[in-house]
Amino acid sequence: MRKCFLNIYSFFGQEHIIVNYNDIAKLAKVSPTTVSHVINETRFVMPETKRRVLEVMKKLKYQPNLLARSLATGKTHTIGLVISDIRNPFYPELVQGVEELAVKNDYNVFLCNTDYDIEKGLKSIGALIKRKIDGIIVASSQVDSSIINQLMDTDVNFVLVDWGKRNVGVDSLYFDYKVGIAEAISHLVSLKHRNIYFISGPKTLKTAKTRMRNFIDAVKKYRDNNLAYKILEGDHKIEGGLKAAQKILKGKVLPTAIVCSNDLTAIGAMKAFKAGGIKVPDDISIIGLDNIALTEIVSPTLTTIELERYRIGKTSMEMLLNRIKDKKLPKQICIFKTKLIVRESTSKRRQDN
Amino acid sequence: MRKCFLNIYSFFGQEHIIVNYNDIAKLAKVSPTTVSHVINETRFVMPETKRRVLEVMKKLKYQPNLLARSLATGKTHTIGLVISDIRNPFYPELVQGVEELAVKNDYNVFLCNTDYDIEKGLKSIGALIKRKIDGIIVASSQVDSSIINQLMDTDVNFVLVDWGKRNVGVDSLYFDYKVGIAEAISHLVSLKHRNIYFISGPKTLKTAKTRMRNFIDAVKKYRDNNLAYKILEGDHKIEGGLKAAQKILKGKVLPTAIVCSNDLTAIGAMKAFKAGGIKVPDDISIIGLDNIALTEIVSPTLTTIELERYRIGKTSMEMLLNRIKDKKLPKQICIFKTKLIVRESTSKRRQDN
DNA sequence: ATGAAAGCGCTAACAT
DNA sequence: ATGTTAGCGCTTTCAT
Repeated sequence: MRKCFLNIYSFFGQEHIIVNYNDIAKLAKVSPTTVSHVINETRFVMPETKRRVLEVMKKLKYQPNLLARSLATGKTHTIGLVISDIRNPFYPELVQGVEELAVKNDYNVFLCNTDYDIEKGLKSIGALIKRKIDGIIVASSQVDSSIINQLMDTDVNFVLVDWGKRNVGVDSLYFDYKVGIAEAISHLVSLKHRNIYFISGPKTLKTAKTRMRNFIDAVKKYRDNNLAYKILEGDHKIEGGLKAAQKILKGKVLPTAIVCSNDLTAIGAMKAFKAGGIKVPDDISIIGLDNIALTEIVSPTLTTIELERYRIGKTSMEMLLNRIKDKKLPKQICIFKTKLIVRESTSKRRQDN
Repeated sequence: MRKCFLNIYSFFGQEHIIVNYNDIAKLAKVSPTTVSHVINETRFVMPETKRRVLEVMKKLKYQPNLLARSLATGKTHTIGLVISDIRNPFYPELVQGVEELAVKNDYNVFLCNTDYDIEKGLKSIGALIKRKIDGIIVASSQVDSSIINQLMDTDVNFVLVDWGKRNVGVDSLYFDYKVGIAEAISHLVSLKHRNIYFISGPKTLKTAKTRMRNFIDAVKKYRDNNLAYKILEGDHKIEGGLKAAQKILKGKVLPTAIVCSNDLTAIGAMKAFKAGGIKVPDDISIIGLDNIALTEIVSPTLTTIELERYRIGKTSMEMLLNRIKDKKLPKQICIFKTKLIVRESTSKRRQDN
């Protein structure tokens, strides 16, 4: 099946023919070894020889076969990025952060969408490993122990992003929701709010649990101030926020402020309140979490807690590169502070409220 | 550097060692060929032999090396997806469509973000080709002839998505904006609008040009009805819509309706009008294009022209798979009709307007 | 300063 | 029904 006889090549310049080291070597009257060294600049080659080789390469429009190189070197310059759902506004910026730095370092990125399905995630990671990727970034919120096990089992390099648990045994990055949420509560308290609800995310999501726990912790600090709170369940989608807000509307006493586990939830809630004739922020203040682009578009614009998604993506790639460079490096943890961004959806509690 | 001596393996079961056909073959007392045939089910193997091989594979936790397989077979089961900007709401659904079908067919996807930079696009495509991907889907709106040339030069399989021009020589998919835009104009005309502006996208974008041309064509059909129109320039971002609308606000006569080259532009325009005390749709009707998720969230919800992005992604993968299966297949073109989705941002022209 | 040759892990044509 | 062997295109050790 090998196709290229040089004479044929020059004959049918149009035909598409795969050129390899041997072809170059013959035409340049050197050995394949020298071709390799010219390409990789991995040992001295006489300028004149080098010139000849480069010339032939250009003439034949030589394209190195990275598969072969990878097979020989054991490095693919390829990484895998596992996420749950590219349609979730959480991901695009993270993906961009990863891809950008990857390309800068001549890596290519396999993107795997798990679609919130652990089985699919396991399968994808399996495929990546068989493709001998140099490392994997798992930013799928659904990471569960079966995935960690799979990663540990093979000794592939990997980095975990915003995984619910904190595990010192692996390279990982996470958002410190605590700071941002504490700021949010403090902000609301300073605006005289004393009855604050929280609309949570789906129970199955580790990060959602973390967010909720941090809310509760933050609120409890103000016990002396008579701060009351209540938790409702959402689903991290608009729908869930809407429904939760409708439930709230049916209650006898309305809270004066609501913190939501993510922005979509908050936006859903705002929608419900608008429909119910409750004004945001006049009647009720709302705070989201994520700072997705939407928050600046809705009206009123949404006060929210910022997550630096681009940065966490970029940094996760950085960590992975370090890990690839040196397997023995001590495991690292990188924490990203979150911070409150005040916009229009929060204001001072009305006197009569 | 080869690492696995079976005795050592069994000794240090913990160590991470790469198992290959030879290891399996020895332990199972067969030839590597048979191992290959067991794995690929590519010729008959005695049930008993097969059992032994499979058993050993399981014991050694064998993972096939797809790089080696690819090098031997000339197929990688890998494709490249080139887009401009994953943060652009146009892309996530398309990516999902591609990835989903790819994974179903045991392909993995290299994602390349060109960041609207032709150089970066060329570099990415070059890398993909060197990685011997089986095909490329180019859905980067910035496709220009240098990219086409690069693709044609190597005889890589590729598919073009929503490329501005229509080229019969290559597999391609595009949206037929004409239908949707015609529906939009017809909708506005039936609502008695007779002065319609268009806020376009950036001049450099081929698809933006197409959208504009289609607008003009549609409007011209109503010349008899005294339909006036005007074109303003935007940038396909919120900012551009906002600025264009501000410019409109300064004009003596306001249009009664505006069609925008994309949804973000429309949302920017709505923002500007809201700020300027002009009510949508009471004072002015607005129509977007893309039908991104946002259109249902803003208020008023945005009348827009739907593009089936998930479907075009999925279909492009389908076309690529067909092309990979059969290089000789006649080139295909697939057109996706667009259609108007009426929401709250359009209404009947006020009498006094 | 350059070459020969073995090897990366797999496949597949050609035996037997 | 299974094995032998020669690649795939590249790297790298060891010679010279």
